[in-house]
Amino acid sequence: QVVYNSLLSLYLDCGCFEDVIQVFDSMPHRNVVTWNSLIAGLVQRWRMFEAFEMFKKMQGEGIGFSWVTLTTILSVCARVTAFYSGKEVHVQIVKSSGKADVLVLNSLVDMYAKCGAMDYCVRVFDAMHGKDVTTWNTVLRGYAISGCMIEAIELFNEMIDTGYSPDGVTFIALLSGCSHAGLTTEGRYLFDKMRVDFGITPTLVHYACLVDLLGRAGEIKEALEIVKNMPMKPS
RNA sequence: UCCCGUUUAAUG
Repeated sequence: QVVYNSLLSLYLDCGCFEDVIQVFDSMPHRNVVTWNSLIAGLVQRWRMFEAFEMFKKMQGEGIGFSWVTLTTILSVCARVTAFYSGKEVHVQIVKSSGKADVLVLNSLVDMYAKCGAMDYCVRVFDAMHGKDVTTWNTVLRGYAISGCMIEAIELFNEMIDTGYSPDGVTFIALLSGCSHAGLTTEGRYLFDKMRVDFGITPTLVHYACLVDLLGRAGEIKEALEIVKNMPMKPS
């Protein structure tokens, strides 16, 4: 079984999806991992509707699901902002025995964030134990998407005070949020803080955020200077 | 350290 599942994921990585279906159909046994792999493959190719259909088919055939299944399906709900479907998955999590792992809860938090339901998002976040940096980043990004940069920065400070170390993704969320909210000074400040206080080397994406921030603020000359002086070639 | 899962710029 493991060998067949490995073969399937090999095909999934190779891109040829019709072959994937063929392998899937020809397998003697299909377990939860088999179905999870197929669904993840559909998501990678942005075939969200089919991914959801496969999940329903999986349930119809009595296969059941694992945390991995729900993590993937919640990411589908997040991408297509399917709030009500996402809430149904939330109910499934609550009804399930055993404690949900951090990845499925992160995915749940993200689903609510992407749907703009920050009240639900924060409720799950507050109740979570064993948060990791992704959990914080996800909620931060949610605030940024909703245009609530005061809350985002507040959460960032809380994150630091609680003893978590921000990473590169944390600052991508903050910088793009500042850019959209027109918080030019704050954005510039955070970019420097990232390097000086947290020792994070800016990547191309960070520079892109900074350039975007300055561009929107009308600081075209300064933005161009950044592009000329950054240590990698522009995209 | 042998199968599957979460957060990651802008534009359109």
